[in-house]
Amino acid sequence: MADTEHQRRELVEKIGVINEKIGMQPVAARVNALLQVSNHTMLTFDEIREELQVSKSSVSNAIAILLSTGQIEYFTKPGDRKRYFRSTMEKWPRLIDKLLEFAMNYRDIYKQVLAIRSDSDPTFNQSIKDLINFIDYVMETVSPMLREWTEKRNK
Amino acid sequence: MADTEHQRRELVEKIGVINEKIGMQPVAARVNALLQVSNHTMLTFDEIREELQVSKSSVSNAIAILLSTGQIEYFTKPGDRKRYFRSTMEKWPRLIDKLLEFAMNYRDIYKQVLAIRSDSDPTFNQSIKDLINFIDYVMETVSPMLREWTEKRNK
DNA sequence: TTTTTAGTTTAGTATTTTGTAAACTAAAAA
DNA sequence: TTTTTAGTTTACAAAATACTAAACTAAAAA
Repeated sequence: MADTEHQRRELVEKIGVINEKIGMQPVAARVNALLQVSNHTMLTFDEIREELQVSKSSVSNAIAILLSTGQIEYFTKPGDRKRYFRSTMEKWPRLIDKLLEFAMNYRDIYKQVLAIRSDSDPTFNQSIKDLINFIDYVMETVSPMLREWTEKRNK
Repeated sequence: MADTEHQRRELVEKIGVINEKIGMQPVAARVNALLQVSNHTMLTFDEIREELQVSKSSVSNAIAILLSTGQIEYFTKPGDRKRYFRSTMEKWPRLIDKLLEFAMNYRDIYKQVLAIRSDSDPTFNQSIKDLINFIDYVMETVSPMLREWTEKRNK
């Protein structure tokens, strides 16, 4: 178990890459990953900087982004000037919520597509209707599931 | 209803933007949108180029991408050199499938995170387990739903 | 009061992405 | 055989993104 550290770094890279795929900026993607993977749940600015080997401004910028999107938070300790950053992973239901919102966006847009299209290709139009219905069905199934999950966790 | 054409263009822009958000290149995003919104289900290279006001190489490139990802297809007419491009929207279940695959990726990665993390923060670890279970549950619910949908369509 | 700490902001550079014009190509038409 | 059509490829330009080093700042410590 000597090179767990190596595996940990690989995992940060891996999560970094998939975070980038969903539109996160590279350094932010890795800071977010690091705070999820590290055993020290709370890391300081300089620990992050040290681990990821990037500049102060990059860390500063990444932290600003992640704080503003609520993906990390920080705590302070009395008599200590540093901020201790922490992933808000526990709030993953909020991320799922955003995903569902995105799906609703898609749904609404395809409603508009349907409204504007003529009947020249009924099969095509029907498939759009199917997609809309599918999204509706997923929403109806997943939404309450998510709510239940959240409530269970909160009590 | 004189300026339906205007609305149609706005819709192409709107879909273009949300397509970009999921990682599609700008022109490809709009070509894809155009083929979904246009009443003429099939459009030629030059009609696309004309409508979107972009260069030949941009259209050529966008079409290559969309063909390779299976988001559009084309047909030819005997005695006509042009290709007629068409959205493969009807195959939206394949896109959902890819989404589910992506979710599985996430799930597997968080399994790895769990395996590498110590027990120093059990609450944090539990929330990762919750996420994994949630993804599993969604998979179990949505996957068969999707299969059913597809089978219904195919017969 | 001066210095140190913990960052933030600025100004500039490197890289990547997106797009264009124009040269090129292969097949069909004349 | 020559020309036209329907694109593709190449070579380059413009713009956006992602950094960095270094100057700066505000609060706490000495």
